[in-house]
Amino acid sequence: MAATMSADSVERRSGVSLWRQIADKILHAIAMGDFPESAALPPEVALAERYGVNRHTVRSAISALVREGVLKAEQGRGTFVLSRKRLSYPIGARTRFSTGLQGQAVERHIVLLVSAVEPASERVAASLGLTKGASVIRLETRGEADERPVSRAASWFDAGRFAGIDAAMAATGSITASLARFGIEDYLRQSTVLSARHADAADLADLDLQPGAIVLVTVAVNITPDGQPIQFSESRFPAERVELRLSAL
Amino acid sequence: MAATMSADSVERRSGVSLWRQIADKILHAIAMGDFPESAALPPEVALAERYGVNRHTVRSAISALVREGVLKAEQGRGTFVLSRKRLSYPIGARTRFSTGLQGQAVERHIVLLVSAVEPASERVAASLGLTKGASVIRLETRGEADERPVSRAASWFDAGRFAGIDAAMAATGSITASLARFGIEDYLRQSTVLSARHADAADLADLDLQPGAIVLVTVAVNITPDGQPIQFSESRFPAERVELRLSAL
DNA sequence: CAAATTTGTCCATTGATATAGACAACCATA
DNA sequence: TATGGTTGTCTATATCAATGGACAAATTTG
Repeated sequence: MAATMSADSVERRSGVSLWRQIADKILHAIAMGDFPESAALPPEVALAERYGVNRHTVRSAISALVREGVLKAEQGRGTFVLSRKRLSYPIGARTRFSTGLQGQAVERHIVLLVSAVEPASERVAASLGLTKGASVIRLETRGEADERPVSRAASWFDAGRFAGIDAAMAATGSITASLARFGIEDYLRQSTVLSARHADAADLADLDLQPGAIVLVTVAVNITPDGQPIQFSESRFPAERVELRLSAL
Repeated sequence: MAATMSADSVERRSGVSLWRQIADKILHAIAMGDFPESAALPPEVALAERYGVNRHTVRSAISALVREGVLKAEQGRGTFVLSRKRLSYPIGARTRFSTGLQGQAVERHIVLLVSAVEPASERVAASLGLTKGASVIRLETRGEADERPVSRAASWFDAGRFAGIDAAMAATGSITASLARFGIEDYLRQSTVLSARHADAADLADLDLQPGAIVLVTVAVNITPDGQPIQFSESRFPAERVELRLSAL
């Protein structure tokens, strides 16, 4: 269907430069398996013909992907695919980080980047069943798989009920384990809202992206089995490295 | 949280032009409710300052959104928000088009654009439990809400079992109703895989988008309650007009 | 070694993007 | 009606994006 859907055409005067569009298409083709793993890409002239642009434009796209660590160019030999296909990140009633990526990545972990206590915004308060301005703990984390960032999340917890969860998170490296210390044996995904946008400056730094990249954004609430909201979170995923698989519970 | 997350900065030499980035930000701000519904946007000079660019650059972004029908500019008065917030499209075990948008849009329907009988690709065959090359029916549809396209989907069905479903679809304007004619009283969403990318030429035409827009892409399989796969589909949603809400699965 | 293939670099030209400033046109209101 | 605020238009300039062509440098193949 990749064949039936994606016309190998390109939009001019679109506000998105041709080299960025072609970089997108190459990434997509790699993810779809059109360009065999760790083999050579078609030569630049062939790609230029395929996409209907000048060879120099293809070179701009390739050099962006080389900077990004996806491709490696060798003079006289060709250009080679380094990175693997997109990770498929599962989302469902029991969404957790590490369990979902089993078998897709050798190494995976969460890093706690920032923790802070702050007054709840209206949105956070409403989701957690608190009053606006109530004290909440914000944890900012980055998920990594095989040394590459695959998610960046901010999570909010009731500071009264979960005082010290930042330390627990730092110690365990796991939200699930941290919640267990507060007697939360199980929790469920109540709601998830999903959108996509261009990466902003923060995304570029947090997820090690090239400008112009696209991020998937999820806003979610986790609850205990008896319905108490315990966690509100906003996560960002680089669309070029991650797809979301909506799993049945 | 919109406040804590999105730095109002902008990326230069990114492959995405500044006016396109700012158009994205304005759309996002409208969706987040930062700019009150059907009220005036901040004046151009204020927006230029806010995003750190020239007034003319803001004007380019605004004129793109005016062409798109999101904004209306009136000389001497201001620039006004026309379109409502993003639709929230539900996805879950019982994903259907019309039921999910109740209350959000006054008018909603599906239009059948193309129907064809063709040999199954490997991907379609695997999903439907057929052999590659088996005869399948492809239906291409557009979902519309309040006169605006909100989805574009291609669906494949076993041509043997569902011969004539194209006519049923044309007559009823509903996948659910069409399947009912073949004795399918109920069906479930087995799997959904979600990704995002820049709109290509086909997306621009199908969904009435401006170049540079982002589309959410879902690939899904529907099954009968007893586990038979009946429908394979790929859908595209304009990220600026639609968000996906993952309902209880 | 010679030829073919492929990536790397340079020059020149064109059009799109972004900035800067000035002023006209239009609207609301004091 | 006069003033201030806002969008619309124009000119000019600098930089980025894209094309076209030519050739160098490195590798593989015959």
